[in-house]
Amino acid sequence: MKETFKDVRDGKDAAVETRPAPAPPAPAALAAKVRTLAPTMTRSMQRVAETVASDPAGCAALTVTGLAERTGTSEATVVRTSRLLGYPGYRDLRLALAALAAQQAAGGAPAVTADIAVDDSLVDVVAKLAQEEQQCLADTAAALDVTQLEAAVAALAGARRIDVYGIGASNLVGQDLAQKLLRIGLIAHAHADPHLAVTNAVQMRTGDVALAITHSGRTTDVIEPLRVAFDHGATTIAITGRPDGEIASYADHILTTSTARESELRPAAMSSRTSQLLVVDCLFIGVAQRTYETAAPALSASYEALAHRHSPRNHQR
Amino acid sequence: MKETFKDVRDGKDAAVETRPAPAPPAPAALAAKVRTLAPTMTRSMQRVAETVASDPAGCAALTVTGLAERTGTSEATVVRTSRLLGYPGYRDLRLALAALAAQQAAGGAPAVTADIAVDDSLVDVVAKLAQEEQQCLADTAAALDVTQLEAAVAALAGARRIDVYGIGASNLVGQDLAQKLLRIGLIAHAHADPHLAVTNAVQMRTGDVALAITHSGRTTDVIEPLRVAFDHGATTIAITGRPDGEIASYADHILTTSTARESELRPAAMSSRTSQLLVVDCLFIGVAQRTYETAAPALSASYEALAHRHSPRNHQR
DNA sequence: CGCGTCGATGAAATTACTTTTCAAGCGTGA
DNA sequence: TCACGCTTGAAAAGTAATTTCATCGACGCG
Repeated sequence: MKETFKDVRDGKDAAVETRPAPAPPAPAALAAKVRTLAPTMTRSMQRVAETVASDPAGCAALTVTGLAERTGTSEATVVRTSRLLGYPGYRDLRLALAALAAQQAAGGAPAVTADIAVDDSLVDVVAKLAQEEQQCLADTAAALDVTQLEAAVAALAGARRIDVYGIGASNLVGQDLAQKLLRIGLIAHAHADPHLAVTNAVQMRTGDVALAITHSGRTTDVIEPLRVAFDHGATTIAITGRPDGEIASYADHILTTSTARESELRPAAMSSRTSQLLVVDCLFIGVAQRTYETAAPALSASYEALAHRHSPRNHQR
Repeated sequence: MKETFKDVRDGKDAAVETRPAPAPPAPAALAAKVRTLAPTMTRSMQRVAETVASDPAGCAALTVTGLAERTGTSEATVVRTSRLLGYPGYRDLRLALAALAAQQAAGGAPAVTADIAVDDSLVDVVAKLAQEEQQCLADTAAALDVTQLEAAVAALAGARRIDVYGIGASNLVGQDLAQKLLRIGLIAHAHADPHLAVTNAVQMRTGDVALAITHSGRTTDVIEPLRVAFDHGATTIAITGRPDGEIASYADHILTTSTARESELRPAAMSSRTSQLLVVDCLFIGVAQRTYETAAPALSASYEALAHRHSPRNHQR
C-alpha cells in the first residue's frame, strides 16, 4: 500500500540521485492543489481540504482542534490533509492559509467561474472558456515545481535523444514539444503508437531522455514505454496531473499539471491540455536558454527554410 | 505595570463577557506599530520588534525559540513583544507575519511583461510565459467576432463532413479540433499532408465544411486545399491571425486569432497556438451545445470506452 | 560609598497545541 | 458471508508557546 509505493520510489531515488527537493509548500496555489489532489483524498479529507480552500482566512484563525470540529473530523485527519497538500504539518498549512488570505484580501476579486451551460450564449461561452483557461494557466504556474522543472530542463538539454510518449490529446502536446525541440537542434520524437513506443523504448539508455504525458497518470499505453525506458537507464520525465499516480514510480522528474473542475460540456482534456502546454513551453524555453549557442541559429534557420512556403506579401492591403 | 494591565483586562473580560474584542491585531500596519511603540520597549524587545519588521517572511518561519535565538533573547521576551504589538501571543504574531509577507510579495511583483531573456531564471520564465499566454487568451476572447463564430458553429454542426487543414503547429490544433468533433459524433478529419489535403478537397461539396488554420494567413499548403474546397461549393472557415491575408479570399467565415509580440526565444507559434486553441475550443463547445442530444451521450460513451485503458486505481494509497 | 528597590531578562515549569499511534469501524470484493 | 484493507477518531506522545519565578543590573537614596 502506501509503504510499498513510497519505498519503491525512495529506493529508486536513492539509486539515481538524492531527491533534489521533496516539495516546497505552495503559497497561493492552494486552491489548485486542492483540486489536483481531491480525487486522491478520502471523504473526510476532502471535507477538510474544501473548507480550507473556501475560507482560508477563517481557517487560519483555527487550531487543529478547531478545524477538526468545524469539519466534523478529527485532528489526525486535519494533519493528514495538511501533509497531503504538501506541508510538514498543520502548523505550516495554517501559516500558508494566513498568507493566502492576505493575498486574496489584497488582490480583491477572487474569480467567478460558472460552469458552461448548454443554453449559454456564444458570448458567454467565449468569456467563460477564456476565463477558465486563464485560471488554469495561473494555477499551473503557481503549482509548478521549479526544482523539478530545472532538473527536467537539464536532462533534456543534455540528452542524446528524446522520446515523448502521449496518447490522444496528450499526444498532440507531445508532438508540439517534439516539434519545438527539433527546431533547436535536439533529436526528439513523439510517439503515437504505443507498440512502437515500447519497441523504441527498449533502445533507450543512460543519456537518453523519455518524457511521458498523461493527465490521469494511469494511462497504461503511456506508462509502459516510460517504464521500459526507465528500466533501461534513461532519464525519465512525467508530465501528469496526478503526481501520485502509477507513472510516478518510473519518473525521475515529475512535472505536475493542474486540474480544473470538469463539466459535462467541458471535458477535463481541455484544461489539462492548456496546463500541459504551459509546462511544455516552459521546458522548451528552459532548454533553449541552456543551449542558446546552438538554439538561436537553429531557430532562425528554420524560419528561413519556411519562407518559400508562404505566398508573397502583396496580397495584404 | 504590564502585569497589572493584564490582570485588569482579564478581570474585566471575565466579569463582562468573553472578551469582546480588545484590539483587532494589525495585518499590514506592523511596521508602523513597531515604530510607534519602539520607544516604549526595552532594548531586547526592540531587537525582536525590529527583526520582525525587517524580515516578516523569515521570522514567520521561526518558532519562538528560533526567533529568540536569532535575536539573542529569550522566548519570554518574544512573547512579551508580541503582546506589546497587540497580539494575544507569539502564535498570532507569527500568523500576521506570514500574511504580511504574502502581501509584500504580492504587491512587490506587480506584473512581468518583459520579454523572456536568455538569462532569466526558470522561475521568471514560468511566470512570464503564464502571464503572456493569459494575456493572449484575454486578447483573443476580446477580439473574437461572435457573429462569425456563430456562423462557423452553425456550419460545423450541420456539416455532412468536416476537413481541417493545418501545417506544423497549426496542424496540431487542427487535430485537436478533429479529435473533439469526432468524439461528439461528427465526421471530421485533420489533414497533415498538403497533397492529400488537396486531393481530398476535390471531393468536398455543398454541405461539407472545410476549415483552415494558419497564423500567417499566407501558408500556401493550407490555402490551396481551402481554395479547392471553396471552389467545389463547400462552406469554408479560416482561423487566422491575419484576416486580411490571402486566405480570406476563400473563407466564408473568418475567425481571427490574436498575435503577440514574438521574441527571439519565444516564437510566434507559441502564442498563436494558444489563441487558436481557444477559438477551437469555442467552436467545439458551440457545436456541442447545438448537437447536445447526440453529443452528450457520445461524450460519455467515449469516456467508457477509454476506461479499460487505465490501470486500476488501487495504486493510490 | 553602600544598601535597597525596581524593572528587565532568561531558565525552567507549565500549559496549549500538534503530531503520532493504534484499535475500532466500515466498505468492498472475493 | 467473510476477510481484508482502508478510513477514521480517541488517546498517547511530543513539541511549541506561555507563564512563573529567580537573577541580574541600574539607579536612587541613606
